[in-house]
Amino acid sequence: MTSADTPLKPCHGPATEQDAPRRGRPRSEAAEHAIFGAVEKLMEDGVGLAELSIERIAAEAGVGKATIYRRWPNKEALLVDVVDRLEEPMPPLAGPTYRDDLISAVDYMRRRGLIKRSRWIVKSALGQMNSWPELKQTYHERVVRPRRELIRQIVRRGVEAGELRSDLDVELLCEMLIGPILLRTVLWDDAPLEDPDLPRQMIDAALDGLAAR
Amino acid sequence: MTSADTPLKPCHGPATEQDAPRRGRPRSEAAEHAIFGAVEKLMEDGVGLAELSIERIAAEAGVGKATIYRRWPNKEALLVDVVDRLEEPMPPLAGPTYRDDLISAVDYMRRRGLIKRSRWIVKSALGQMNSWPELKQTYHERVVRPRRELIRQIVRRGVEAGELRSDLDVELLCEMLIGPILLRTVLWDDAPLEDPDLPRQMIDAALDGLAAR
DNA sequence: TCGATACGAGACGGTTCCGTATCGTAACGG
DNA sequence: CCGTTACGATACGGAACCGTCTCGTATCGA
Repeated sequence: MTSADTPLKPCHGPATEQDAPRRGRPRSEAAEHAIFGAVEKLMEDGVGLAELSIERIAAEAGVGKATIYRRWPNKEALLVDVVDRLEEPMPPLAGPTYRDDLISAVDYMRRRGLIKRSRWIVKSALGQMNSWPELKQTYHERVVRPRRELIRQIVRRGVEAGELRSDLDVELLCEMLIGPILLRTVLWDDAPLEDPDLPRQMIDAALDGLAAR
Repeated sequence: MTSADTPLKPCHGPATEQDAPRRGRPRSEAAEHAIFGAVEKLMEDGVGLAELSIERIAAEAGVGKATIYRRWPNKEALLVDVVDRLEEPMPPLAGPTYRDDLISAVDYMRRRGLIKRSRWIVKSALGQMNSWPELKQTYHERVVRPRRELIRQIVRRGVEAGELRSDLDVELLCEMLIGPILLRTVLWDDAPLEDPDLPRQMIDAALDGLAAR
């Protein structure tokens, strides 16, 4: 027993500076930046989740493996933190009408879809959903659920205001409104997302219907 | 050089019986069934693509590794064949109107989405798209492209008949029509697909619009 | 019957990665 | 100055898997 005497804290997550002030050399914040940066660079280079090993991350970051293991117990925990870190909060919805809110919410998803890191996480998370429950849960809680909740809230506002059809299930309404943009984001990597007017087109088309008058 | 004398055919794909009739013991068709069956069972058990090793497939199939390597040069080729094999042809479209065709096409996707193997492939393929070009290409050619083409064809028919809006991009029309069903299939694993009336609801909602009158 | 090939099983060397431990050095508190 | 902790680097044992090869056996054509 060599390491049982040195009570390494099980320190989940990157260095949280609270706690009792450490005595020796403090954790290097630069190392942490380098680690996160390395993961993001590898993701942007199209490295698959399977090829994303701790050793490769350490090499890319110019960091010793121990520096990673000092912060996270394993690859899984690191990636959960990466997912957690990359998601920015939803934009505030201040539109005068529910339609403006819908458009800005869809535009938020469009802009997220333009970020390669973001797409990488979606796709990788999907493939690991069944065999990696913790990533699934983190992804759902941090990404999927807030978006669904936001849309649901806007839709409910529209229904209550009598401007959205009340004969349709709210869930169905939500899916009809955000399905197309997510389709472009996740499934069709060649589909264009650059047009800033795309969300307006989509929402108006969904609201007005696709049938000719 | 021991194996250079025995000219093993590079035999890509599972045993194609054409060719010159082999001389020795023929390939066991049962072994092939067992191999495909094992892959499909593992997929249904939620085993991730990364955990899907040749050794595990062989063990699950009750088959020697050599029996697999005799048919495919590596795991990649095997999985490409699995993807190729699992996709059934699109249903014939004989509906009297473009709306019927739309509904039946969407219903086809709904029924595919109920099959766990099918969902597994979608999700796994998505995560490997960047780092595994051959799987990406096979998946696109065998799954994505036919479906897009089918929808595009129906939509074009509707536009030409003057029943679908002609002021919208055809691509956008397609995405609006199939986005919701794909969203349920790929992203929300808890979303219900069982209702056989779902495609009709979706298509009619998309055609009529979501705005209250 | 005999040569050829396939079969299941598994040994084999090689590779990659895991997570730990150990260097010598560097940065903090007392 | 000294004890403590982190740093980058790297060695280590163990595990999993790759793709090849070799068993003894089974099944075909000639």
